[in-house]
Amino acid sequence: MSYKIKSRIWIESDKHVLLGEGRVQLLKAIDKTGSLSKAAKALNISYKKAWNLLDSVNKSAKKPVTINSIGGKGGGGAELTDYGKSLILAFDEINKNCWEFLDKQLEKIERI
Amino acid sequence: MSYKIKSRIWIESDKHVLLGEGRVQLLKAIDKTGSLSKAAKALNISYKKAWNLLDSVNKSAKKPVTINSIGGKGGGGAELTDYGKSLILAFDEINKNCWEFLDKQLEKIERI
DNA sequence: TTTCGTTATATTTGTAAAGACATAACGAAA
DNA sequence: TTTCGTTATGTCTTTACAAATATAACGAAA
Repeated sequence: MSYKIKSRIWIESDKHVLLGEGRVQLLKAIDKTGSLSKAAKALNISYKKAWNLLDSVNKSAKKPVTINSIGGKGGGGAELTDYGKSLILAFDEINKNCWEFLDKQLEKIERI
Repeated sequence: MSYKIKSRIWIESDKHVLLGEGRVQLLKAIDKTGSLSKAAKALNISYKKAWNLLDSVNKSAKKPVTINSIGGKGGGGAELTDYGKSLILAFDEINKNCWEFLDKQLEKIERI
């Protein structure tokens, strides 16, 4: 049969997107590199796009997801808060569970 | 807390989208009205957009989802095959189950 | 064989999102 | 107080996608 069920999940807060796959990817890259600009380069997106995404995340979240610092010798940087780290862990787990759930549902299509 | 988990699911066949929410909505409107042009009007989308969607659906599906007829007194029309009707029923059920599943997962976010 | 409301298809136009580019602001360390 | 690599922000350009417009093809019934 070879039909496949695909899905996208995201978390909203007050009608605004808090987390989706792209945002989680960005947060992981920030965690790995220690800065927003390096994360943008790693993901091959413009700094501006990355900044807009991160700004949107922090504006939608109930608590700060990253701590951003400007200036200083190295120029500053960005790092995830414990809250941010917990969020991406939870998102990943839910996403994985969703895939498994949908895989099981596929047989309903295959029976047709 | 008021975070919400949202989702979009779709069925692919060989890398092409077969069914998503918009396509299911269109197929339902065809079933109700008996024609593609009437369905497009009901959904307030252009006939061309509707035709492209339906064409894509029928090209991706293993068996015809609609039977389209040109010409004749009334001008022809379109109607769902039994296969098409079964597909949208299955899609709706899976989608509903997915929502319920994700609602349960939400507590993992709220615990943070 | 004319009429009619469809399906089918091409072409042009408009618009919103993405991308490119430029630059100001910052502040710890040297 | 100068330097440096960041964060922060504005503006212009491009591009992809949606929308609008136009028209051909069809064929059963009158």
